[in-house]
Amino acid sequence: MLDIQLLRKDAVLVAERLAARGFAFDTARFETLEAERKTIQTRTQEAQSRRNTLSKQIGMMKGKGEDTTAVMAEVAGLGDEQKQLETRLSELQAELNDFLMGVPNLPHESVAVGKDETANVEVSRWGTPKTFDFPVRDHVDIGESLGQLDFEAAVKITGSRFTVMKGGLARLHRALAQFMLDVHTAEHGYTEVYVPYLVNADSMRGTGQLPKFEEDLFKVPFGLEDPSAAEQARIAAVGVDSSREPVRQKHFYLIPTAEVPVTNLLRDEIVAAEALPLKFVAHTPCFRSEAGSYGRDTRGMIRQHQFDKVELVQMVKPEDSYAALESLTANAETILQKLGLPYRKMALCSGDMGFSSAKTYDLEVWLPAQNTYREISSCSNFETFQARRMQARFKTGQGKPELLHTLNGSGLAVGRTLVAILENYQNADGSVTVPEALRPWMGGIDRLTTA
RNA sequence: GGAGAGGUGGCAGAGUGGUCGAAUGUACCUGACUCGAAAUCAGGCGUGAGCGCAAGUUCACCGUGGGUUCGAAUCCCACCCUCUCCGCCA
Repeated sequence: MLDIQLLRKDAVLVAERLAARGFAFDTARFETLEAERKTIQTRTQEAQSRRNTLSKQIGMMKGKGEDTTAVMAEVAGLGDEQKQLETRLSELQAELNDFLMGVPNLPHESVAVGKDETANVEVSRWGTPKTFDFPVRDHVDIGESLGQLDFEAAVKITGSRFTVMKGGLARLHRALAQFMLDVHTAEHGYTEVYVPYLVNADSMRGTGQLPKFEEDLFKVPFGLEDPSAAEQARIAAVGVDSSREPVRQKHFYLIPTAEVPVTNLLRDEIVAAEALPLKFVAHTPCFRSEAGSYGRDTRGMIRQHQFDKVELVQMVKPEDSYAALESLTANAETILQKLGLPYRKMALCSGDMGFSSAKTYDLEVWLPAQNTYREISSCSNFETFQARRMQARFKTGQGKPELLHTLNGSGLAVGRTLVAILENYQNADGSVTVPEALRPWMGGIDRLTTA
């Protein structure tokens, strides 16, 4: 969420900066809402103040045993108008809030202006793609002919965009996650955390997945299965009870990334300034509906409804966040380097960045079978955008609480890393060499074979 | 799933319809005393929002959401969460 003070001060400037990322900010609507909010809020508070004063006066008079009927008659007449004002004010505030919740973050000044991924800027490249003296196969062919990757089984059990892995490949998948966790905790100073995979709507709002991107999420109902039936039964038994709100269906959401539960650790918290930076790493499955990506990456493990990821999250002081973005990205790069996987680092342009991000680097790994680089990590600085939604703050001494900055990045997507290893380390005989760095986590196995 | 207890400021803990945003203790900050520290004494010390150049001032917040009332931390309803016991269970 953007700073409403900034919008009040200069909505036109904000609109311009948002235009750079292809978002049309409705300045007129904002100003209309804001103007009405201002007058209604002032009038509401005046009415409340009047009522409070008179009510206190009644209290005082009763304490002295005086007659209060005159004052009570006066205050009784105030109720209706005040009620209306309060109702209107909360409507307006809800409207303004909904409006603001749908506005994306402002791009950082260092972000190139552009419409889509074609305007992204290559920052650096690491490693040289291997040349193969045999026909290169993709990870699906390699995995299936090893007998260790089974999409048909996954389709039977669940459906498309799921995977079954077996044997050495399943172990490689586990080894990758363990390896990443160990590197980030032992060498990069992150604290490992284990978190829920189902979260509530407040958490999703905190990191920005809600309210705009609900269709990308898996929503899991629980509790009352049929609230309308339950409500009808209640009304039949008790009659309409105005003091009770209707029964509502409850639900959780499956996390699309560990960013959600981990970043929300700081929701509604005020930490001491000395506690920053906080650096967390978590290995979790991620669940994405992939609505709207029908027909894209349908083959293989690139785009799945369920995949594992090791996620890096940092909470830092505002002045440190851009340095933190560089180091967090470097932490993710370390994994690729240790695994000997060629990659390039892209600075996303304004139009290609995610909703909540002020600046994003994508790491793209070389995939020989696709003869191209594919995203394997995305590292972003959200500045105060998430912190403001979450009320995640820090405080120096007796000072005022201040919003902190949040960052996160994949370190790395485990499934895609597995794909990259299969394709980059494939051999002519159909086997796959296990990268040197991974062998301690593979019990010393140096090669995946059919045997 | 059954029975019971409870959710108040960083923590502890009063408050059961009225000058209560909330006693008191403790922690913390500032000052005094001290060579310095401890102890002691004095003052300060929640969050969000509005208006205002500012000083300041107004509103909201006692698990959450409704309701009753001129007035709710306090009464009523629902929900959430925590704890104890029983049952079941990965």
